[in-house]
Amino acid sequence: MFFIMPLYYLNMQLLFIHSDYIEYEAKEKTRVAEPISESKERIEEVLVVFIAVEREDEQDARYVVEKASEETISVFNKVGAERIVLYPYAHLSSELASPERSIEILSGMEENLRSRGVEVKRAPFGWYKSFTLRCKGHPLSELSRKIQGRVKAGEIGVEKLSKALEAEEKAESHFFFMDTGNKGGLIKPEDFELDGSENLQKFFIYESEKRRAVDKVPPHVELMKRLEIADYEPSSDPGNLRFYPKGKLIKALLEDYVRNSVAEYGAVEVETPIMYSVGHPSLKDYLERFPARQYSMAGKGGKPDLFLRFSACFGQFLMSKDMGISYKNLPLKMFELAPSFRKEKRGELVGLRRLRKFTMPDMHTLCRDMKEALVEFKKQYELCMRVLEGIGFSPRDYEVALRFTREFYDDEANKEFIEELVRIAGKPVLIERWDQRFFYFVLKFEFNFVDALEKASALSTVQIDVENAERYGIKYVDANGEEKYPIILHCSPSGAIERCMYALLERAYLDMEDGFLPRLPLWLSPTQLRIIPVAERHLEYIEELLPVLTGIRVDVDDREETVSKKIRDAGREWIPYVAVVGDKEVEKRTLSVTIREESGNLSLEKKALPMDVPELKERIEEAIKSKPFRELPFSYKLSERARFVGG
RNA sequence: GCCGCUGUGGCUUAGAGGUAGAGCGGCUGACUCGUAAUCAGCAGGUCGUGGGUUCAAAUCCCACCGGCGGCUCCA
Repeated sequence: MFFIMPLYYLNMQLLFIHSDYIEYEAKEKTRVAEPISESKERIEEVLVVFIAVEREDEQDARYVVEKASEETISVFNKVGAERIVLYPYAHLSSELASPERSIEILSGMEENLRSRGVEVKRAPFGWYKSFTLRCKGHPLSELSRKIQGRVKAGEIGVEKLSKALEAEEKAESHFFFMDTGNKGGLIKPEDFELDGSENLQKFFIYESEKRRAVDKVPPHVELMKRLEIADYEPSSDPGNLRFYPKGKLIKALLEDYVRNSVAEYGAVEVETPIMYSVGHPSLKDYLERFPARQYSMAGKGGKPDLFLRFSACFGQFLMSKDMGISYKNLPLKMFELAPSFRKEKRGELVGLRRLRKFTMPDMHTLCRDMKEALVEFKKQYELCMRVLEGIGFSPRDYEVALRFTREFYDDEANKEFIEELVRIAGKPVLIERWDQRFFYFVLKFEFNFVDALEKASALSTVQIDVENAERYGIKYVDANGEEKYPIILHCSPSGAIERCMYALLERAYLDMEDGFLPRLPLWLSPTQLRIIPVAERHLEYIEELLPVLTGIRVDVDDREETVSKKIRDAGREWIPYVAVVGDKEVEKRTLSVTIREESGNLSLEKKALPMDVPELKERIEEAIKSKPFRELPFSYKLSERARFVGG
C-alpha cells in the first residue's frame, strides 16, 4: 500500500519464473567461469530466479543477500514451488558487479535459502549455457523485483514491478482518519484514537492489509440456504446463484424500494442492453484494463465479439451521447436496475457477498460543472444514508470511506466540503488520498459493511467522474450556445441488491451472537404474520379473518403437526408475528400473538399477547407503511407449500 | 488463475482398503393436539465425475468439476 520510492539507486535485479521444469547445460567457458562438476541439470516444479548482481550491491553484500533471499522466499511460498534454482543472468543489468563479488553474493543467497530449509540449486556462473524452461503461466508465475535501497540509512522498501500492476502503483495512496470535531483535517492512523469505533478499526485493517486469517464459512451462506433465499447453482458459472421464492421476493422488494427512492430524488428509469461490441472505441480502455474479467462471446471467425456489461455505465453513456442536452436539463439523472456481470476470480466468490452475476442499481447524473457536481454529490450522499436506513441499516452498521486525489483536497473549498461530509456522517470516517488520479474519478465515497468475519464490503457509493464525458463524447449546450462536457456522477444508492441481502443476513447473525433473536426487517420478511390453528376445527375462523388482513403477507400453518412443532418452525423461519388460534380465541374473536422483535433476548421466555385483529393489522401496517409491498409468492396454506431446500 | 482444505440419499452427517448407517425432510397410519421437535412403519444412496492402484476402493493415487479459506483482485 505504502510504496517507498527509491531516492538514489536500485540494485540487484531478480526475475522469477515459476516453472514446470528447467533444463540447462553448461556449454562453453567464459573468462570468469567458476569450476563445475556437473554440466547438465533438469529440475522440476521449480521457482527459477534469474539474477543480475549490480555494482552497487558490492557496497553492502550482506544486506543484499538477506533482502534478496527474503524476497525469494516470499515468492517461493506464494506460488507454492517445490525448489529453487538460482540462475545468474547478466543481461538483466548494464552495470554488473565484479564476477568474484557476484559469485560471493550468489553463494550467499544459496546458503541463506538452504538454511531456511529450501532445496536450492545454483546454475554455474560464467558459462555459456543452453536452457529450456516451461513457465506455468499463472498470474504470479512471472514476477520481477529490484532489491531497492537508499543512500541514507533507514527505511528500505521493495518495489514491485509486475507489469500489469504498474499503472496502479504509480498512484501512491495514504490512509487517514477524519473526525466530526470542528478542527477537521486529516489525522494519521498512528495519531488517531480508535476507541469506541471497533468497526472502523476493523474496516481500516481490512483496507490497509486486505487480509484476515479466518477459517470459517461466512455465516450468511448457511442462512441464505436454510431460509430458502438463495443457493449455488452448480450447473452455471460459479457466482451465478439461484433464488428461491422467498429470496426472489426479498430481492424484488429491495429493488422496488431503491427504484422508488431514486425516482423521488428525480431520476428517470431507463433500460440499456446487457451486451456490447468489443470493437467500440470508447469501451476499449475498460476492456484492455480488465480483459480477464469479462464474459465474452465468440463472434464471427472465432473472435470475441460481444461482452457482458459489468455495470450500466456504457449503456447510459452511449444513450447520453446521442441526446441533445441543454444546460436547462441538468442535472440529468438516469437510473437503471442493472443486471451486471463481472467474471471475478474464482477465489473471490463467496455466497451473496461477491457474485459474477448481480443486480446493480446504477444511477448517473450529468452535471454542468464541478460546483453542481458537488451539490448533487452531497444530496446523493444523504440519499444513500436514507436508502440504507430504509432498508434496515443504521449508521452504526456501516463505515464511511472518503477517497480523493491530493489535487482535489488541496483546494480549500473542497476541504470544507469533505469536512461537511464527515459532519453529516456523524462519526469518524476513513480517508484515502491518492497522490495522483489514476482512474476516472477525483472523489468517491462508500458506505462499507463489516461482517462477522471482519471483512468489509461496499454498499452505497458515489463517484465524481471527470473523464468519461469526453471519452464518450457526451456534451451539453450551455447558456452561450457552447458545447461542454458535463461532470458525471456514478451512484449506487444501496450497492448491489444481493450484497444488501448478504449484509442483512450477516447483521442478523451478529445479533444472534450478541444473544438476540435474528430477524429481517418486517417489510422484507416473506411471511409477516403466521397464524397457527390449535386444531383443524379452528381453521374456519381463520379463513374468516384473512379477508380483513389484506396488505399483509399472512400464512396459515394448517399442517397436521403439534402446536409446539409449528411454533418452533415459525421461529426457525424468523417470522415476526406468530398468532395462535384455539377455542379461547375463536370464542373471544381475538388472536394470541407473539412478537419476535419484543421477544428480543434468546433466553427470555416468549409471552403471547391477546390482540384483536384490527389492532394487529394496524400495528403491522404502521410498521411497513412507506415501504413497497408484494403479495405472498406462494400458497397461504403451509400444507400446500413446496420446500425448495431439504431439511 | 495459483496454494491449502473439502464433496457420502432432498438437507445435516457416521464410516479412514473387505461390497453403506443415522437424524431431519418425504410418504403411509395413529393422535385433534395451547407456545421451540407426538408415536409407529415405508421408500430413498452406482459415496461429485472420469481414470488408475488392488483379489477387493466411499476409503489410496491422478485429472476434472463444485464448495470453503488464503494469495491476488474488486472498473
